[in-house]
Amino acid sequence: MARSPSHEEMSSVKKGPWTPEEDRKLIDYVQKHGRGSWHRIPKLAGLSRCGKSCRLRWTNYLRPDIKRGKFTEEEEQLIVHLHSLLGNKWSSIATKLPGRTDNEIKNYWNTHLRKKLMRMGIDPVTHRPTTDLSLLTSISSLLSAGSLGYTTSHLETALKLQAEAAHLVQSLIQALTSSSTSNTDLMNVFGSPSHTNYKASDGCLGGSFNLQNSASVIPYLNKDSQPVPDFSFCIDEGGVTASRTEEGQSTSSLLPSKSTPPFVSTSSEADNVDLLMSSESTYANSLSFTPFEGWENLNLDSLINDLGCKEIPDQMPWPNA
DNA sequence: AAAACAGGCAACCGCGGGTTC
DNA sequence: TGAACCCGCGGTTGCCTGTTT
Repeated sequence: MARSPSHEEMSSVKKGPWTPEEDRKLIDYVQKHGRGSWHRIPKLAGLSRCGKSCRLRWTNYLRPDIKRGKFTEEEEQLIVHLHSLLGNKWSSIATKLPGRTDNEIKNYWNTHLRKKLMRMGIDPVTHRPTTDLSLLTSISSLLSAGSLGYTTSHLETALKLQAEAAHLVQSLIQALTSSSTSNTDLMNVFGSPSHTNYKASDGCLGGSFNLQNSASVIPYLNKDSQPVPDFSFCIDEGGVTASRTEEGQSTSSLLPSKSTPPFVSTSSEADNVDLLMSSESTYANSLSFTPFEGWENLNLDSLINDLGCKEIPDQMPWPNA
């Protein structure tokens, strides 16, 4: 039940920044007597503060186990992930970051992480892409066509369909990221350090895109995000070009662009953070986003084969997750 | 050099839930 | 039973500092 501050509280309490002397008094008192009742601490400790202010000062600043300094990558990942599940439950989030206070996490979210997500085209409230997904509805036919196992005579069609898909993924990724965004950032946003969550089963699409490359060339990358020589998709004003280069000679096919990819979330709300953080359900594998789900049927390796490659590098295809 | 602006963060405020009397 | 008390949470404010004009 809400309670208005008493007249005494209103008239005598000091507000504003704490002085070192006040800090010392509060620390001395708590160290000698423990926390006890915050309501009584100001009087007993000789402070002209309300109990609430003392509690806040202690829990957010003076507590001995407070961790100072910049948030680590791991902490950032965890905050984003937990926020996607819990929303603005800062105290709950703080319980999973030892030494960090809810206030600190809240401030960090509001000043850094929220803006970072927005720059990447992610709605910081819903953790969904802000891209107009209504445009992304007619890809299923594209995908199914891409998974039918085209014969050589169907190469051009398959090439068009799948490179078109690549184009659309590229567009999507560009919507999700700024030019300064790294693969890691994207993975963080999607909640998992594992690229298996958004790779195509044959290893070409998904987390392997070089997101730091804001140009419209999509390299063909292996699971270690290393570009595989000779293969790329190039997006320019004229459309999509799938290319293979061998011994200085380039084989290319110019493709039109028109379709749309699916961008699927299988998000499910977690009941509580402990379940999510349990060993049986680590935050890595409790990932709620599988944004490239549905792309798994794409078989760009066979496409590359069709372009004339006889030897796919050892790293490919990726092992199944 | 100084004013204006922007970002970061500590602290405050109002509210709601739980407990006590 | 309900008023008073206490605590904690999330949202907001305002100060401080660094940067830009």
